[in-house]
Amino acid sequence: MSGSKHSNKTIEIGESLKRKGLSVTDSRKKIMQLFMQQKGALSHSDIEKKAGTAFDRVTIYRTLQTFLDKGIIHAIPSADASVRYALCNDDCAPGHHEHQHIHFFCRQCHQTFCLDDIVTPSIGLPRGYQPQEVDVLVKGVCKNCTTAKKS
Amino acid sequence: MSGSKHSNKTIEIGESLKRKGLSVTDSRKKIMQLFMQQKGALSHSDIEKKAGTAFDRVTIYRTLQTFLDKGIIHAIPSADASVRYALCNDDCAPGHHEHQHIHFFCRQCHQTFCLDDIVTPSIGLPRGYQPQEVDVLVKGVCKNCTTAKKS
DNA sequence: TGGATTTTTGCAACTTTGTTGCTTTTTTAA
DNA sequence: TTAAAAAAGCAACAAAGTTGCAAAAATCCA
Repeated sequence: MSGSKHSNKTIEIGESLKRKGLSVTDSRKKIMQLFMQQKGALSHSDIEKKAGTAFDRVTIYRTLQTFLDKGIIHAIPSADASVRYALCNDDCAPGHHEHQHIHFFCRQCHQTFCLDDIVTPSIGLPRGYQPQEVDVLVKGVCKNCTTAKKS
Repeated sequence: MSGSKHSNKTIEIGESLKRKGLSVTDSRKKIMQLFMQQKGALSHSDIEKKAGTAFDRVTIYRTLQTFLDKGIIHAIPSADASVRYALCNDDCAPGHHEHQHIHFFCRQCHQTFCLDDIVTPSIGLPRGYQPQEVDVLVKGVCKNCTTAKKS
């Protein structure tokens, strides 16, 4: 075990924030870290719970908006009025997200995952409709929960 | 023009509510009518605006929930924290929706449409993931707005 | 048809979620 | 180190959604 376990990660995170043209602050580092150590997507209230009382609610809203604007995270549609966010692994530029992957919502653990390897299909539309972006949300049971059931 | 223009429709709506096992009330008739005369999907606040002060906000929430439960309407996912609803044209039973169509969100008029003829594609998932439902949301410019631009 | 029973509505109060303006604090860059 | 710029915190508010309960309406059946 190294004595500089966390400072290593912190430096990485700080660097990656700078590279995106953002100033490095405690809340941004913390929220970025939460996304990185999280397998699934996070909602605003997830972050609020995980971050404890460390930050003001408003700061979290503003940080999420900033991350969205800079192409660091993307919003995942849902039908239950709670928007979730996840890190962009693709090449997202400020103001323009470029995602081809699909999202999976697990009805058992209620987590949302980006399936980065599954490419969104092309959809044939009726005459007159001009597509710009395709979001696919699959609901079912995720890998973890399927495995857990068996054992 | 017939003198019984609306009573005709009202009877139809009442009948269809009864067929679903629901008692017929003013708010249910009105909200059902709004969905029927609407091309796109409706959010809670859309309904609130269209219905004016006729009904309590809570009644609208409860009516939407009832319609969802009975398979009369379905919820459409979105990434902007406002859930929209549309009539089910498919064979939806209480407690079980069966939709194969995709949804189209127009970035110009901000309406959401069900494209009933476009079937959701089958998605190949990684080993372990069990799909139960697929939602496809395409964003772009709809038929109406494309046409309107040209003229 | 009339009245008892069941269901739905309206109201009030409350929780959660999201927004805005302004002041103080922190970060950045010279 | 310090001035300028950016972000955080705070307060106050707006919007969205929920719950319990009493009044009103719809349904059912004699």
